[in-house]
Amino acid sequence: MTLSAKSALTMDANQEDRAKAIRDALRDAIVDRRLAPGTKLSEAEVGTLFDVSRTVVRYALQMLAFEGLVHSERNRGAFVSNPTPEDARQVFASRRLIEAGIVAEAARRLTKADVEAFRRHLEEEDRYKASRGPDARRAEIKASGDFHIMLARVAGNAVLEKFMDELVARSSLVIALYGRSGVSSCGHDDHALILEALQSGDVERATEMMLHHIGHIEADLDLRTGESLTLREALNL
Amino acid sequence: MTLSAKSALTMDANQEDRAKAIRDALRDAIVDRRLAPGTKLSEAEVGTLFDVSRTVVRYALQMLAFEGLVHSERNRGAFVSNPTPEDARQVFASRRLIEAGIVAEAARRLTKADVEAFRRHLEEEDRYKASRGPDARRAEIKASGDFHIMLARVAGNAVLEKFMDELVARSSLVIALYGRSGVSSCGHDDHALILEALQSGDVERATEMMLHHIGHIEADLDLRTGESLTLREALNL
DNA sequence: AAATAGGCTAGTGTATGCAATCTGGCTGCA
DNA sequence: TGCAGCCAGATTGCATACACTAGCCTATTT
Repeated sequence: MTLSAKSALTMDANQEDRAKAIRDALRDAIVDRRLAPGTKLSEAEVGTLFDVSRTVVRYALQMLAFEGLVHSERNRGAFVSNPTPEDARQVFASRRLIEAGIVAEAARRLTKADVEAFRRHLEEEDRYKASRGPDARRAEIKASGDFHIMLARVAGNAVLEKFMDELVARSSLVIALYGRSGVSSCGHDDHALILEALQSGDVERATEMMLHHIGHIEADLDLRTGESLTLREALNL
Repeated sequence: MTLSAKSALTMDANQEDRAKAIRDALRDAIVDRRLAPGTKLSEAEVGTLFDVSRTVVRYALQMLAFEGLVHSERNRGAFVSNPTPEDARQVFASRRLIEAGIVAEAARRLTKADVEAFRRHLEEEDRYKASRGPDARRAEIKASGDFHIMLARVAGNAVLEKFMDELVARSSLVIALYGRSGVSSCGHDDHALILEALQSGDVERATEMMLHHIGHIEADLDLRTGESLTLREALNL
């Protein structure tokens, strides 16, 4: 995949803080899998595409490096992260822990308005799932992650919300690398089941559903550790 | 507290990546409470102190902003964060969740070498606790946080370790702002009790101890939400 | 022919200059 | 006296210029 693949992206109108705009555009491209793991993000090239100087690009890349979406090597440049299977396991282990806590708190705080928002979101997810074509796939991936981020927001803890932003984005990278069946694994209508349990106030069941759901996603990954593992690390990360 | 208070800091020898060295120096100063919440971190001033250009300083400040230790306002500059009581609660709620998971995993992985390292660390903590003077207080604060970071490292999950780095640092800020009795709250020898439970392989008890410990720290805070709350927010954050 | 040394080029790291923005005080007017 | 508007100094945001490093290509030597 070449870098120009993201030229389709329009920078958000928000004229102020262009670094953030570029970061968001790049993150979307990475999460949407328009930028493959390992792709080099040249400062000059990105700068040209967005019509800003390297200074601003470097800021954006540093932010992405913090989120773990980009790997930065001194004097060599920045690359879309290429997580190892071990990284993948750690990301999902973290999600099990944190999302269990989020579900518990979200169950306590869930309002009718939240439920309504979730319903609309699930409908949107279903629409994308029913559609064909790469654009629908990308939208489905994004919407699927957004469900988890919405849940984090409902839980009302900004710290955990930030952590989840990072974990969801990194999960998408991991799935891009190691996923077998693509995104449809996030199907099973797990999200609907979680919402249902949350609505009924059954925290225990909601938690269990969430852990199952994460298990489903992880089960779809092919994380066998062949000798290609170290090779992959050596080559790119 | 004036910014020059950190001039006592020596930048780490590591010539490469000076931005990281500056970040670490500033973080230590913030966590040690040599830099009070709200202190302005002027790019030019920091640059002069460390003998680098503003470019490098900006990178360091951006990193600290990501960790939540610094609050950056467009066209106004960077300030040491001034967490609200609500921020404080969220930090501790996150710690309860994440450290419970860390304890469980650490219990499974704890080696004899780890235990030995913990013992040495506890002795060090005790030495600082017994000593007088502001330097010993600072060392005690840092060592107290390091215990939790060591634990995260033993758990072997790099993601959670990074989260804990951030949470421990932010906790120190919170304690600086809202702590009643200073650091000694982290006394109670809670750490020793946690280690003991871990050694005996009693995960449940270790988890309980950890939650109690975090409860102790949080109980020492004065988080009453007077009208000063919004005032504080308005003034500084 | 293979291996190594040396320079060449592309690209990153850092410093600096300029424009834009904010702060604080001053002046003029009501 | 109080307030609004404006000007000056200071500080940040961004772009550009220069310095340095890594990786590649070539040429020379064994």
